[in-house]
Amino acid sequence: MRDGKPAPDAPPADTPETTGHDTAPPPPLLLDGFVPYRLSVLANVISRSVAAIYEERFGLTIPEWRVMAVLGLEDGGPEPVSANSVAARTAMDKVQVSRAIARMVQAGLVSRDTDSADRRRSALALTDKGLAVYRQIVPAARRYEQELLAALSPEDQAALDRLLSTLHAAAVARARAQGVE
Amino acid sequence: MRDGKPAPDAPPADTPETTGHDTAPPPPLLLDGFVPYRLSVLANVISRSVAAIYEERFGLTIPEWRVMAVLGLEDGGPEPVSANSVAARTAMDKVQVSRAIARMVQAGLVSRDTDSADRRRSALALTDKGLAVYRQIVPAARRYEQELLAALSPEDQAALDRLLSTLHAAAVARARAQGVE
DNA sequence: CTACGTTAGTTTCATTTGAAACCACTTCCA
DNA sequence: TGGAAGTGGTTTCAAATGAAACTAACGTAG
Repeated sequence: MRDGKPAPDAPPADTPETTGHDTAPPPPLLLDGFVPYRLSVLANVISRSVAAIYEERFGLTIPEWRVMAVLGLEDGGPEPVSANSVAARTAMDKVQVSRAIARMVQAGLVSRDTDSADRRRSALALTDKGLAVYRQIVPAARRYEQELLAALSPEDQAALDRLLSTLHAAAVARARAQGVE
Repeated sequence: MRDGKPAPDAPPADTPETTGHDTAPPPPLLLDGFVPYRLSVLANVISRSVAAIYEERFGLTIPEWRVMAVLGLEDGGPEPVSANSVAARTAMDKVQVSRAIARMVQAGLVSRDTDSADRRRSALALTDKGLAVYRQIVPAARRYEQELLAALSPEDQAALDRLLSTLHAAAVARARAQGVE
């Protein structure tokens, strides 16, 4: 149940740190009821499962899978895909992307040419081998997701969708305000 | 949006990897609609914010904060707290816990004695200094959580609570079945 | 056309992380 | 007693990560 939200502004008793000598102990905090902790644990469990699938069945890490997801999506489009645009679509920074791509090029899953229009940029694409992996991994990913979501009613699945979006927006806004880039 | 959820059981066309030579391209996957990805990104954004608070205001990392949360909770109880029991309550492994405790002992926040009943075990507790930090950090943590949850209606907060629990149970069950310990 | 500021991407280096090896102690059982 | 075998916790070593430095190419202002 957790404490039933007592109006947005917290009661004064909940913020004792204003007076350094006030020894009133704050109500202790149960980690298991703390949303950031729960989210972190949940995301970790799921990431491990997903990572295990990608790793053992396709030899890919999660960053690599993300790169693949973007390249597979863009496949056939006329616009050459740069590492930067991959980074923008994956919430990874350019170093992570660079490393993931390097491994995938090495493994023959991704082709990298210099974009002729701008020679700083690389033009990335899945190779045939990469595409073959992509065509297997996408259904595997969907299947895992479905297995997980099967624990939820359709309404709850919709609710989850909404909540994730709302929370993400709120968290990003809060982080910005806080100066965490 | 997203592909309009086509009944819990996926259509056969969605699992083509059974025939290696089937070249029918699977529908591409939008990372932004993929729950494991979204959860991971969300948890990361929040973790960064929380970590920034703990770090700049209290000089603590997240593992350290978790240790503190457990010790603060147990404070005054007659049972001496061992590193192992901390690990059990924090979803961290014993190495992480060991390192977090080492830093906190170093910083004078935690006292560590050998449990006289079992000299392998350590008896951990917050020092006065640690307790003082605890009493400030708990309200700060609560406040952050409240700011985040303020983006949700009370009903949505309740829904979130439920969904996190259900998903966690499902993910853990699935991971076990998969052999990811 | 040349010089400065910017962007794309990689590399380097220090730190963090994880797995396995490792001590110290306890427990089980002959 | 006196070993195995097991548990609590730390350490070691290798691999992953992140931040900042760096190279190369572009755009633009003189």
